[in-house]
Amino acid sequence: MDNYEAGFDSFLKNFKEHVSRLGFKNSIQKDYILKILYLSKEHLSAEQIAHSVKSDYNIEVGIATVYRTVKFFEEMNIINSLDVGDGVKRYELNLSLHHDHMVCTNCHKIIEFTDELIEEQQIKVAQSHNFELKDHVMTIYGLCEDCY
Amino acid sequence: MDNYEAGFDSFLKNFKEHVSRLGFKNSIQKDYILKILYLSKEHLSAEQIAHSVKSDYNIEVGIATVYRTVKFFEEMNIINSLDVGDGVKRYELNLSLHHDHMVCTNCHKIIEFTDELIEEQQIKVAQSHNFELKDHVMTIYGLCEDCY
DNA sequence: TTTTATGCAAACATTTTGCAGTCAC
DNA sequence: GTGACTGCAAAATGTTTGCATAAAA
Repeated sequence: MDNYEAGFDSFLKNFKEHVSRLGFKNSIQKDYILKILYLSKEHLSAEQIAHSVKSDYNIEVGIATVYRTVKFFEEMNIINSLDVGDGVKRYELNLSLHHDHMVCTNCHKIIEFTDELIEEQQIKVAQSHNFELKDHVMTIYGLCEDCY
Repeated sequence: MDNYEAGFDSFLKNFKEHVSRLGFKNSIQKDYILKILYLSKEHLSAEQIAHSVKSDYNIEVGIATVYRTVKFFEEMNIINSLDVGDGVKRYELNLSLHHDHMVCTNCHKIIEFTDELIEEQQIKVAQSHNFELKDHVMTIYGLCEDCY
């Protein structure tokens, strides 16, 4: 087991305690959905999550459970959902610092980036409109270098 | 007729000529869908567009036609679609300068804004990743001053 | 035991498509 | 007249819900 996977184990342990403390119940399904999201660090749709849990760990998870679980995780504030514009929601863990996305309109690759200046400026813009910023999404559409 | 509506007439005339030149055909439906989007300057769903065309001009437009027409307009590059996160796409004319949105997570109000610094910085970020920027969407979520 | 979670299937909402008829050019 | 457009209804897609069963605490 490498460090990264070890990192997941302690993350999972903490999270499960948190779930218990709030009076919810843990389950294998939650564990593996979380693990897929943690290890893939990708932006996965509900369908992709269900498929990965099955193919990587041979655990069947109903699609309804995936939807209920990602909704639960969103309420727990540990994942974000992302809409690339194709009508399918994708989910990712929000462990890391906030980041934004560039989506290639040709190959649909997703590139993550962070930019301090943009982050700061967003805060200023929100303030100037008396708007209490809670979250934001910024997506740049275009062609990646491979598709250029 | 006020200036703004007069502005629409010349815009519509130009657009219809453009459509003809490209070998597509004009129709009352296209005209009125465009008019609703132009005059409302709002972010309307397909359903809302169909409803407005009917209530404002007493013209029936099938929902399928609305979807086909907004797709056509998107390909003509005169409208943008916007996803507020509720699974319903909304559309707006992109005549004006690019602008971004703040969405109130409580009352769902949409506030438009522009920020030069953010616009410029996006271009720089794209360049630094060898990404050819074509468009972008930035949405800030939070509470507006009324809901604060 | 009690309560929450799961899986299935049915329901739902939005969007897309096939087709026959209509309209623009 | 030809080809694109429309409206309808059916289909497809993505997501949610009801209910009986299973599992967690």
